[in-house]
Amino acid sequence: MPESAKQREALTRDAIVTAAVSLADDGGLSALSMRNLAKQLGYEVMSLYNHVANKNELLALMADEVAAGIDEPLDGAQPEIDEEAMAMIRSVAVSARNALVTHPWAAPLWQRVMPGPARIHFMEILLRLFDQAGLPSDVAHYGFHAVVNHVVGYTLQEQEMMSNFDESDDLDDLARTFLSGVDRERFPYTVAHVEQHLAGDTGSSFELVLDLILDGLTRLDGTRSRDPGASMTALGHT
Amino acid sequence: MPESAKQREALTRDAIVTAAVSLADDGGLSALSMRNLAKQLGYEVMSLYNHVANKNELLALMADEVAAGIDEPLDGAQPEIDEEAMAMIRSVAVSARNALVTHPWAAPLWQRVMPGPARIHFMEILLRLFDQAGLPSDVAHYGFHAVVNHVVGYTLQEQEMMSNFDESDDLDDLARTFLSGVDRERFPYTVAHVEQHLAGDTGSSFELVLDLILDGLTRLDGTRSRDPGASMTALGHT
DNA sequence: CCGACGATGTGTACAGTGTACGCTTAAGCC
DNA sequence: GGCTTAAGCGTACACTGTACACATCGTCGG
Repeated sequence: MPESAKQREALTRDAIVTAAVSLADDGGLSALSMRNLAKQLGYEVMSLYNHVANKNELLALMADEVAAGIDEPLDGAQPEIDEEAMAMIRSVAVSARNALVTHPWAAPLWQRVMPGPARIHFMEILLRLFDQAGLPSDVAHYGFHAVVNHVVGYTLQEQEMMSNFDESDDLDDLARTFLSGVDRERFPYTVAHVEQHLAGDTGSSFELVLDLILDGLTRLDGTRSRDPGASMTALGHT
Repeated sequence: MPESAKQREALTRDAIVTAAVSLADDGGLSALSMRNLAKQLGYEVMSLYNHVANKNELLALMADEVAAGIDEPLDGAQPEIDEEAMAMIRSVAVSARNALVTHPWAAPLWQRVMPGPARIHFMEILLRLFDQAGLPSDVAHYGFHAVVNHVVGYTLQEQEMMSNFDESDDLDDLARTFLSGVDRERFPYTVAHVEQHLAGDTGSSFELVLDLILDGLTRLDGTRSRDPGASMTALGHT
């Protein structure tokens, strides 16, 4: 076999991951099958398994590849005041969000596979910033969860809507399809809500809610609520 | 064939959905195949397709079944003050969270399938409450998103961790496995964070973050803000 | 030089998935 | 009886991940 004539690249772990990412970028995760991937690379299916244990490991590597694309806030910078730390947290969150938006298939993966080195690095940066922001450690702990959850969850909801729903690639068409099936008499608020989306005057609620969370966290610093069960006190009365 | 002798129930849409739910409750979504489901019901695979268009429709029906399990806050009750409305929002959110916890497979579905009648009903209730809480309409709009996203996203992250990760069914074992692969020198904060989880002193951060969000929303209402909280402008938010 | 060896590529095969298609059987109605 | 319509079912197809055996290679010790 004159395989030397073939101009295919060497089959390495990195080449496989890169091809898988680009294959998922257009076509979504469902377009990524091992056979498909092998064909794209010019090899046969089982050759992939010499460099990747199984598809799950490949998916984990892909997720970490996305995590590696998150920008860090000025590498060695030490925030001097708490507000600076919070601002850096914000920028990291926005950057992570951007990474997930660029690769719509990544958000589902993010919560399904074990974090790789790049994502652990990202966690470390965020956790350190929370510590440097001067928050009490328990607030920092679930503040981290709140921010990460918002970044992943918000993007997930947004993207899965667009990509996984039936045939339409357009979000507006989708919303209209949804509206046409809803009883406008019985569900006026729902109809109004979706129409607000269609009107487009609800831009990036992502950053608004992010600020809401961050703002709430800094506020909890001073007036820390103690009993987690009866947290209605956090709503302001009593 | 003496199929009359078989004591199987009539094959109806509801029976199929119910069986599918219980099949997914133990064993997870991966245990739900059409063949499996048919066997459970005592029928053959293709018979299911007389009552359900395809597996996707079945999944949508299952998701809506879960949505139907969300409690409403005292059916006809009209909140008289804004704080009451917020409290009702909170209770609906907690109830929705409980429904998702009871059926761990539901959270992933929730964002993947079109909302059915029960979930639309749930959306309507929540949106009406946001309106009754006296929030400005834009705040109500993304407040709704913030709450729903938190409920689904938080549960999703929690559940997918437990169910989809490798072999261990125990979350502690999982965390320990994770820790053993992390460089404690390079990632001290990450290690500390996970160990906080292992120590178990981070109980239900779900409700804490929920209150954080709800509290932030009421504070954003200009008419009732009593605090010149300048932290948001300090964060550089335009 | 030569045989052994380990890494890599590949062909075949298997169990599993969703579901299209056509046949059979039963129920209701004229 | 004859017809229509719905429901159950058997077979078949395309597709998935991957286990396993085998072929081909470059390298190294003798």
